[in-house]
Amino acid sequence: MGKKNKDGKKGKSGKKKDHGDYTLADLSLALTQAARSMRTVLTRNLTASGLYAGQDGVILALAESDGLPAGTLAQKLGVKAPTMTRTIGRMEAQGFVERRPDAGDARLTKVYLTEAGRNSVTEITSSAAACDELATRGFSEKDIRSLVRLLKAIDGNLQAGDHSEDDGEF
Amino acid sequence: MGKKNKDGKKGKSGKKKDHGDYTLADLSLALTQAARSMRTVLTRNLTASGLYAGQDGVILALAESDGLPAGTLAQKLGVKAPTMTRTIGRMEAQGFVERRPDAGDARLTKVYLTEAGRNSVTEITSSAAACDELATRGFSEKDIRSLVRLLKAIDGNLQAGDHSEDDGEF
DNA sequence: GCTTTTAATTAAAGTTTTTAAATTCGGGCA
DNA sequence: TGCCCGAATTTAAAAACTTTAATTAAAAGC
Repeated sequence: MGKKNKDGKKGKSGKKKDHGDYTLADLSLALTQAARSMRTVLTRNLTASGLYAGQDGVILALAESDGLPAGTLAQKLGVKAPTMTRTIGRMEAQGFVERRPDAGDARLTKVYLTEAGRNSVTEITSSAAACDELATRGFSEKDIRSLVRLLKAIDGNLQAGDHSEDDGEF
Repeated sequence: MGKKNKDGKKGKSGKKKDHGDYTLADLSLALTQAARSMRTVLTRNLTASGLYAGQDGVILALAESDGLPAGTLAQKLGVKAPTMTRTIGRMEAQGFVERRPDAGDARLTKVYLTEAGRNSVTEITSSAAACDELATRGFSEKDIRSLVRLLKAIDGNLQAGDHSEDDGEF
């Protein structure tokens, strides 16, 4: 662990941040912390709508394309099927979504927004927007585009590596 | 990429900036997804060490400055005190850390790394490094520095806004 | 028609998180 | 000295999110 940082920053000199000093080693921590803070704020914003963080993604996905099967939702949101089942179950109990079997393929359970669900879209969008704006206070347009681009790239890299751990092609 | 626009957006009122690429609206989702993927991969990498994601931060914090009080750890990691208590409890049961009352102030419970805890530091560091490298595959140095800088800024913005929502002074 | 694969759910197990209440100790004040 | 308040931790209670493994139901294939 000697490779921490070239200049021991033990000297806790207040909140002085040497600018370009960040290294790769700071990434996972920074990402984790940022995401946690984001979730905390988003949760509080969403509480007013009666939603929990994590459910917003489902609503937004359905708002864009209603009637998705549970499996597709799980894949889109990056969670496993049972997780999605639980989430949908909770949201159904809360009255935001509704399950209906597919007419063509009875194995499929499609998920639809209810009236309440559709109404919540606006609130979610603005909650997320408020959160995003707070988070990016002082950012330039370029910063934001760059950030989102990099985050998506990270997600892609990680998911690719996640599936093909010992599958060394590509 | 721009999967968003097929039919004009919700026509919401307020600040709308339709940019070609990613917009602010993609941020919370992108951040959430990236963080989730990161945690998934990190969890798997860490499992070999017998740790769970979330515990790594405690170990690293102690590696940098052993014997921190529980409250300080909670603050550093961005969680509430009871959460830290549980985490520390689990980690103590797993043998990674040890609680010892402070000699001077008996109200303080200081947390120390055990031998096993110290040994795990290397593994954690390399797990995180592997994860970071996978995540940033194809990134330039500049990308990484920029990313970490922006993530830290986000965290700062969110925490600042979180505390001073209606209570603006320090 | 029987077998395999796909989709969703249920079961079982753990972690993380929060708020509110309870405990313990240190220090100030009468 | 003794009492009460404040700080730090822990306990308690409550929820949510995850995952893997096993189960059920139904479509597809042989």
